[in-house]
Amino acid sequence: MLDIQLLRNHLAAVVARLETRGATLETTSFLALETERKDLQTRTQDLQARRNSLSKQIGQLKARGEDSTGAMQEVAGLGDALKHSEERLAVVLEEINAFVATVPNLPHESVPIGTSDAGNVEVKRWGNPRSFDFAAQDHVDIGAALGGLDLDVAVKISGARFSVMKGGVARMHRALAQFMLDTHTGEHGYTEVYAPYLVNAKSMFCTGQLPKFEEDLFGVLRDGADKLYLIPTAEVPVTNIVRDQILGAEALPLKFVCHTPCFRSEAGSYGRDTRGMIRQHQFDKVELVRIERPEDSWAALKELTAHAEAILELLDLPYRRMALCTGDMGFSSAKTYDLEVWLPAQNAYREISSCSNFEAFQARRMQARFRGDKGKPELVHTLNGSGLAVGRTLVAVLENYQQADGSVIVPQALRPYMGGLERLAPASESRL
RNA sequence: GGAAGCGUGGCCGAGCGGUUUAAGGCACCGGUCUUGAAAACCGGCGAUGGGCAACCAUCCGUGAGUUCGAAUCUCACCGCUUCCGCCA
Repeated sequence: MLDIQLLRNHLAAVVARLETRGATLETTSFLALETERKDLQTRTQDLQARRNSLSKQIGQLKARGEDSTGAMQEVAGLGDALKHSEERLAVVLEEINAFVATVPNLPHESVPIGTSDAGNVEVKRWGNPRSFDFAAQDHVDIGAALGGLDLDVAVKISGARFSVMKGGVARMHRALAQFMLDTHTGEHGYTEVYAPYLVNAKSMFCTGQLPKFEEDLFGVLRDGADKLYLIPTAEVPVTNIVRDQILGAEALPLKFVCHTPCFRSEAGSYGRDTRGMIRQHQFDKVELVRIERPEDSWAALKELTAHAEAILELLDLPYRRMALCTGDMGFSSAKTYDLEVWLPAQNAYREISSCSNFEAFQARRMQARFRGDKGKPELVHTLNGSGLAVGRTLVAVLENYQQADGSVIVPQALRPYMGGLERLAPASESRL
């Protein structure tokens, strides 16, 4: 959420900045609401002040045993006007809040201007895509040959966009998550977190998924209880850890890593990436979350992105880093780097991580603050990034490490997590 | 699932219809003292919003209600604790 003061005092500048990301603000209705709010607020407060002082007089008169009917009559006359004014003010404030809650974050000044992913800028490239002396297969065929990936049976069990893994492939999927967690906790200083996969609407609001993107979520209804939502990313429960808190300055930064399944309805992406495990309703992800002092958040974004890149480098997977343009960034983000891994079968780089600085946007929704040097509570900055999407990392390993005979070499870094296994081979699959 | 109790500022905790302008303590900040620190003493110290200065309003889990006036009384909901039952 943007600071309401920014909208009140610098509306034109905010509008211009948001236009770069394709967002249009309904300024006319906002300004009308603000005018009414200002008027109602002063009127309400004047009436309240009058009521309070009269009520105090009544108390004092009664304590002295004097007559208080005059004051009683005057305050009775206030009643209707005050009630009316308070109720209308509550409605207007609610409408203003609802409006502000739908306004996306301002892009940082360093974000390239653009209207779609075509405007994203490559800022780094690492590794050399391998050249194959045979026809490279995609992960669906590789996985099927290994007997380790069955998308048809997943359709039977759940429907499209789910997968069933078995044997060595399932084990590699698990190994990848363990490897990522160990690297981030052991090498990068993150604290491992286990968090709920079902969260309430408030949590979804605070990180920015609600109210605008309900259609992207899976909801769970229960008799007589509030609706819960399946998390689309661990960002939601982990960032909400600091909701409604005033942290000591010495507590910062907080660095969390959390491995969870993620659930996305993928509404609006019909027909995209229908083949294989690239776009699923359920996928695992290891997420990095950081709570920072405002002055440290930009350095933290660089560091967090490098931590995600370290996983790709340890797995020796070629990738590039993209600075997302204004038109391609998520609702809550001030700046985002996407990491894209090389997929031989697609002959393309595909997103495998997204690292963002939200500045105070989520913190303001959450009322997540710390007590800084000035002694006053200040909003923290929040960041997160995938470190990495586990399913897509598995896809990348299968495709980049495939051999002519249909086997897949296990990356060195993963072998300790797979009992020293060096290769996934079709013939050996049943014994795993 | 049953019973009882409890939700007050960063933390602990008093207050149970009108000198509450929310006591007191801890923590924190400033000062005195000290070579320095600690202790002691003195002073300051909640959040949000409106004017942006004085000041005013709102906030005691959330929401309704009673009242001239609610942290305080009523109702509903949420959460926590303890005991019993059930359970991985």
